[in-house]
Amino acid sequence: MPLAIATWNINSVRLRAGLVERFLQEHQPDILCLQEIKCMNDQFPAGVFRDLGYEYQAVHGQKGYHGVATVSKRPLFEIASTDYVAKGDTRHVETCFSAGGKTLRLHNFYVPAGGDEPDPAINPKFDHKLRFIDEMKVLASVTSGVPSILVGDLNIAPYENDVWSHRQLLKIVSHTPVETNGLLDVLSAGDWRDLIRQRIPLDEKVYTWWSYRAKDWATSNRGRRLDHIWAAPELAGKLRSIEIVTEARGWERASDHVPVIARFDLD
DNA sequence: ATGACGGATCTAATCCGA
Repeated sequence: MPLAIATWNINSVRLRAGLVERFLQEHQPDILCLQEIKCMNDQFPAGVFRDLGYEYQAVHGQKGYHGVATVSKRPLFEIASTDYVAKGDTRHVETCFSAGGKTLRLHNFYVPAGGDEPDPAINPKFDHKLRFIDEMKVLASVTSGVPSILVGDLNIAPYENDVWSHRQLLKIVSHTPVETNGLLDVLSAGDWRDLIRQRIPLDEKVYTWWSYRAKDWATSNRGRRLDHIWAAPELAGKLRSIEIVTEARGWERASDHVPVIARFDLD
């Protein structure tokens, strides 16, 4: 059985525990990384995951906003939860686990959205986002011989075909050049591989998020690729498949993000 | 034509998301 790792911005894990259950039953990833759980640790529906076999859980929540959790069927050990930009937000959790006879590191990120105005001088949220990305540039895809995987809602669509209209979104937060260049710097500085783009060519549109505000998300199809799975080169070489679970956007009371799954030839 | 929505919160109006 290949190792399968999934990421999903769930936009309230309590409200959508039933959708997570459906996703896990249908797709059976070994590990699921959630963002925007929007609850405190003691409110996390741990039993729902435990009953499905995801007994290893690294949960970093806070009241009302943000929050990340990594749940796993195989033994998972928490290493750290780094407070990027020292804001006190819960936007990162780092774990490790064994696969293919090796230890692997797994970063689960929820990068700040950045507000509306793409100018750090007048918008503190955008400033926060840029500083957050800047601090991510020290993340190497291999540290002390341990290959890493980095997943999450990075809230940036780096390439032209990661958005429905490159031209119309150039001044919209998530696709401005300072953000897309910053994210690509994180990617290259750490020698990461963008696994979705390793499988889907740059001239093809790919989205993982569709706004709630469209009348019909599927018809208007104005999406963005905000959710990512990156890996060290040696893991990228073992990638078997990438799956974007687009149909989850059409589920009852869906999240505005859909799950992304990477499967590796490792066990 | 990027908000027309949706979630959380000291339940009513406000903040936040992207």
